[in-house]
Amino acid sequence: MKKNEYHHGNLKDDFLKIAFEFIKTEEIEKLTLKILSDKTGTSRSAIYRHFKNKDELIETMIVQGFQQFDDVLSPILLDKNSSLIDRFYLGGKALVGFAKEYPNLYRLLFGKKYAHIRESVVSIKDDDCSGFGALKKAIEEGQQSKILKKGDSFKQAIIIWSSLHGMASLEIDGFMDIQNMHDELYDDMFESLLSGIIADKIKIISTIPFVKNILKP
Amino acid sequence: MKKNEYHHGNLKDDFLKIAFEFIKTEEIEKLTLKILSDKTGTSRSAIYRHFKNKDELIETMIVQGFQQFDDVLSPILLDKNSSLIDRFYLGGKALVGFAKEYPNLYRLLFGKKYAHIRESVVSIKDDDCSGFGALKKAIEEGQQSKILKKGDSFKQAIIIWSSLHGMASLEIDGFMDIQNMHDELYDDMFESLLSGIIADKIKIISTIPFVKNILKP
DNA sequence: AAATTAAAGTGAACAATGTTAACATAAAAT
DNA sequence: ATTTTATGTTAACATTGTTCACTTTAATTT
Repeated sequence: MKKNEYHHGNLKDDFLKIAFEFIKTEEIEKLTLKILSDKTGTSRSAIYRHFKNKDELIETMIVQGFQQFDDVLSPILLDKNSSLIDRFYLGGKALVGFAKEYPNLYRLLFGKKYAHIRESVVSIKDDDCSGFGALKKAIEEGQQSKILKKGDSFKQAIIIWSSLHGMASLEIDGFMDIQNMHDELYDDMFESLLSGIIADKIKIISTIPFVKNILKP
Repeated sequence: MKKNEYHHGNLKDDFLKIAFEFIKTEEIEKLTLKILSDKTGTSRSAIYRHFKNKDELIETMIVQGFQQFDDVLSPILLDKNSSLIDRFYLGGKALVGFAKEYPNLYRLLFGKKYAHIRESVVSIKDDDCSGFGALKKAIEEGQQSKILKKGDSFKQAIIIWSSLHGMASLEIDGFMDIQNMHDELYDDMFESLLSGIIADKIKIISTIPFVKNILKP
């Protein structure tokens, strides 16, 4: 579908593809419009026919990025074939895993730099299919089936979310070198989080060895 | 000591003061060298007589910023007149409080953007008087006095730290609006963290009502 | 005290960045 | 076939960090 002529064909998509490709290895701060024009073989101002400005490009990336993120997280947290505890365990691991695999995208989505754009595009409070909404739903499900302690599911979701976000940030922002002990750390944190939210005297149903192992009297 | 003439007197300090003043209200990304020269009434290149480049200015800010941070955190965590549990409670609150009071400084210290500079200046692994080091020391003290479970104090410190960092980040990076319920959230998170680390069958000694209230059978 | 050297500040210039405006060309609509 | 619209180009602008040759003041040496 490529044309080596004046008109490019599908420049807008190409810009986005290249931008996402770029942040697989480089920080979003280093993404410049010139990089996009060079890689598409267009002029530096061609992009302005497709995006109002750089912020609008970023906005599109944020929207698509959250789709990717939610597509990873929600199915795990809402998987009806998996026990609730396993879903928590795997969901949390998926969140941190996503951050580690796509650190620059993760920062784009959850960092401060483009928060003003994210806010105009993403609404967390809606219990839609977002990753956070899925976590909250899973918690509510756990409360109804009496696996989890009663309580404000929003608050509980925040506490879990912030622990996961903190661990993810610590790993990808490089404040401390904990890459090599990631799995242990995650397991320990999961155990700690679980002990704070699980109802007493409940048998844990799990197919995951570590999860089975914890909290057995 | 001010001279309204060619030589300024103490430009270097003034640059730093103005920069710290600036990030009280504005993000570090918005700090430009022109702002500094304008506010000191000097030329745009004057700063290069005092700092090799902008990065070196940032480096100095990071060093001084960590001093401020550690000066807040370490005394609380190592206060011999306070019970261990209270020190954890107040220390964690101080960390999140610091982030909320100086969000731009907090991000400068712990964010990714200037991680390459931080790494060349701050070493976390040394158990010196750093905030993280103080937390680890406090944990070790708790293990020796059998208030806390035995375990890898570094790992335990990381888990606590990442929860606190996550909550702080969530608040200041604006991913979700939790400002109004901050105190509740912190208390809940503290309870959860404590339950994961405290030794069983230990009486809690505390002068803080909330702390006394939790974990009493 | 005078002369020299070092320190501190200036103004002009550079390249890179995001952005805009006037113009050019191809595709679509009439 | 002609006009309109979409898409791309080139040139220019202000802002940014930075460097360089120069000037002015302070410190040091003679």
